[in-house]
Amino acid sequence: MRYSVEHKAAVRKRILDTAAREFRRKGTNAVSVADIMRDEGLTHGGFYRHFKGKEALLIESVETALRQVSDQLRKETANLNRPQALETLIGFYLSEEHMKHPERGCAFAALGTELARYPKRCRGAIALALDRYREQLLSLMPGRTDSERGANFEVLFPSMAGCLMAARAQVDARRSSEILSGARAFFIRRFCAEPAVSGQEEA
Amino acid sequence: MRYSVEHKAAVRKRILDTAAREFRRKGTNAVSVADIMRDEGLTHGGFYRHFKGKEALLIESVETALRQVSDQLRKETANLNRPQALETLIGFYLSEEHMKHPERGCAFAALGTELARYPKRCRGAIALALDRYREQLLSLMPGRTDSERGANFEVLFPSMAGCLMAARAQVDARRSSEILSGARAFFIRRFCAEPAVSGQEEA
DNA sequence: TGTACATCAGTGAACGCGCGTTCACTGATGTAC
DNA sequence: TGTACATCAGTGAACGCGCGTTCACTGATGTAC
Repeated sequence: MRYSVEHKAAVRKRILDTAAREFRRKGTNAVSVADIMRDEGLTHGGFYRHFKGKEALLIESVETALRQVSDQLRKETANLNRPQALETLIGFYLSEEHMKHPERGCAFAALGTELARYPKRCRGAIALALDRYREQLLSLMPGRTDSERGANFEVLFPSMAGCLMAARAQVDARRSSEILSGARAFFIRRFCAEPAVSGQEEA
Repeated sequence: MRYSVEHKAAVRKRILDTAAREFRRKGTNAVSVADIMRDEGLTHGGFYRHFKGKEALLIESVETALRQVSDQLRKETANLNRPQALETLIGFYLSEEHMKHPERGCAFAALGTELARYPKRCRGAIALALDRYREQLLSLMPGRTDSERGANFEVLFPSMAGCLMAARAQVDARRSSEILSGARAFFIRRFCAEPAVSGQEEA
């Protein structure tokens, strides 16, 4: 072999990291296989030694991106107790930083509407990756059972993703910030102060 | 003139309606100018007698789509009192029907992540269209002042759009329905039962 | 009223371009002997 | 130890394709006289 096994694995990882970043930054259509390889100082032909095609790369990129973000969110909240952790998580997800840097952020908030339109064979893998994402963050959700925490996740995360998307769609920076801070206040109040899914706190 | 002024206006409107529908269905990249014209029984060349280019069409399509949806939502809630109207609106927005038919639904929920990446010259016009959308639906929002109602809109709508996007990304129909019904219950409880933005109900 | 002309929505070939993918090839290194 | 060969990551020309846009042209109808 010309290159060692470790070399190949390392190149593959770099391609994946670049793809995960660029897809989130520019969308999956605006980034070509050649663009990604050029970013690594390689040419497009070699790409097919690492991935079956662009579609396979996209699926792995989404998996990679979601893993990176759930790892980061877990790390940021690792030493905090439950309510603090959730408040911190919401603060991070709905931060100016996250709004300005989709390339390092949640893949669902960056690519959601186009992922929803991919053919079923892709969406299956993507849905699994989203399930793992939820699994990783489940312990940070409010609720007494996994089922309650799961239900909370599935309202909170899509909702926050929608608000982030709205903030990013704005042209006026002040409007973007208002959307973010309004959403932060809302979700912190609704998910940190009291259980969100079950209904018994309404007298 | 070969064709009457009314003819031209009618063709333009049909192009716009088709574009608004197909963009929402397939995304803006997956629909070509030729596709849209073919749908009208026309050829691609004539397109440029009606629009400056695809980008201009996209902007007008988003405006058209948002207007159609706000008109429909206003119509559906026209004869209802405030809390009923809001509950109905949330029920419509987070319905199975809306999930299954992005082509007739909210353009922000269908195209949000790609709209957020368009060049600024587009996003300006799109942001204005989103402002008009909000304006049209403001009276249905909870709150005592327009500012409160506006703040509620800017949490509620992006959040619902995110949940719709999540439901559409799922492959399993039951999971999609659960996401929708969970979101419906949450938003109805949080926005219909009590003021959502101001904080004084927390004793 | 009839005739000549202007208008312009719509046609379809052509443009340059970038895409995803394929493939014959290169050449450094591991392996077999 | 040296030599011949196999491996395969990476190269870059080439493929077919579809895109947005341009443009010379058509031809039905409105307008001027």
